[in-house]
Amino acid sequence: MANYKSDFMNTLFERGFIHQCTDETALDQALVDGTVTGYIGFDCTATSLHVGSLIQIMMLRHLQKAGHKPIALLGGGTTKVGDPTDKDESRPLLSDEKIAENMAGIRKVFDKLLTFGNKKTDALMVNNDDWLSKLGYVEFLRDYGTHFTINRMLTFDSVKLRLSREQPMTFLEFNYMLMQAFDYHELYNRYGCTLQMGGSDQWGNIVNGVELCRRKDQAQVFGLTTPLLSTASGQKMGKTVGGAVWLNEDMCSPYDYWQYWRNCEDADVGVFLRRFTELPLDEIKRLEALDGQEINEAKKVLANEATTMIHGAEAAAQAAETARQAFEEGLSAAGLPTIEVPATALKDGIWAPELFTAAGLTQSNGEARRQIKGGGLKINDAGLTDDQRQVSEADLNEEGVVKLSFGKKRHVLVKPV
RNA sequence: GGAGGGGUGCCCGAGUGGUUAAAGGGGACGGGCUGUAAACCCGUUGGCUAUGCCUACGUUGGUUCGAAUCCAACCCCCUCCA
Repeated sequence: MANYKSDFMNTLFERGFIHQCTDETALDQALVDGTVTGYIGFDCTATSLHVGSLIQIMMLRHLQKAGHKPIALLGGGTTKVGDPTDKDESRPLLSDEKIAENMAGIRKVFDKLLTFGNKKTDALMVNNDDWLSKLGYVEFLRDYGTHFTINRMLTFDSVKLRLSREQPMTFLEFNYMLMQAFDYHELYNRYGCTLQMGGSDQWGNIVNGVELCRRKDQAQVFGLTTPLLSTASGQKMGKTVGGAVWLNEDMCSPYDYWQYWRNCEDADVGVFLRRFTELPLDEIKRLEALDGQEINEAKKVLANEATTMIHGAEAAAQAAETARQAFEEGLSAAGLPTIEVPATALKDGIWAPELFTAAGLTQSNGEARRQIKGGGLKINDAGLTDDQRQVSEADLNEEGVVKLSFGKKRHVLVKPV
């Protein structure tokens, strides 16, 4: 079924972005006939998006590259309600200030990956709070509530799941799907938007919007979802030693970001290269065919490409070099995170667990002591066995720093000042 | 408003007066094996330089030498009835 007429659909197909689509033949034709405006919604629950959203952003990017118009919809309004999809419990409601702050942080990523402006295929960024907060309750119910039946709403997975687990779902959350449907209708009318994309968990919400546009506007609009992202061994994507893999630099350093991709599972390399880089498919096929230890080369390419896209070529090269020194030469590479301690304190000696905790490697002195027992901590690459160990000036290496390691992958340099 | 069930550590879930910082599982982290992979095996998983002290089983009080466990009030959730 790979014979699409449009570049966009072919790209999505070849790179593994398509899970479900409402009417792919008609959508394909629309993409051939002219410029299509498509959108994806993003919740504003944190000050940055993380790699879980990257697949969606990539789709907008491909859309733009194929000569169409992408809209990034920030859910300033819907975030006030909270998407109940896939969650066991309601999320605490965020304040308006917090949402505004989150939106400001999220914008940064889009600036890097899409071209904004006023030309035909320039990207737009909109906030659904602009129209959702203006809705009048009774009016909304009369104009839109009539198009949704409870019977049908109850059949959606997000609702069924909650009910079957006997978890409460508030009326507020129950309305989320109406609001998302309304977004689509609104974007259709404002910008002629005829395509909504999203993760597979958004299918129900997207279909609702498609339906609403059909009923309210007598328009055929489309929906397309991507497969759920998980690693080959079934883990949810987007976790690293430091926590979630954020896209904003201040929440996840380029080095950590690079490391995330470098550490992916063998079986995922091809999939990730296709989805998160823009390398030619031939090159990807060559890379993913590498065997055994050689696949590490492919992982490095993946890490370089992915990091370049978000943080720039220079930061990517630096991260690669830091990693090379740290792992392949075992040096205390200068690019590693560094903390400063007063030289006088170091002169007196600092209790090792305290130093590891101060460096942020361990959460508490107790954890540090446990890790020492388990052989997880190192000072200057030498295993630490004595939890009474004092770190002093004598531990400074040739570069005048002390290298602390937690496990094999997390290192921090301590520098006296 | 009435009747019944329930709120335990990151999550699920046992425990129903003392040996319970709380079984078991999941997750997470560390070690081993490797290739900075997966799978597998082992260990750790409240804080405190610590034979002890502090904090913790919805909240607040009470009974008791002693409570997550008993009592009272309150808060929240679920189911059924009105």
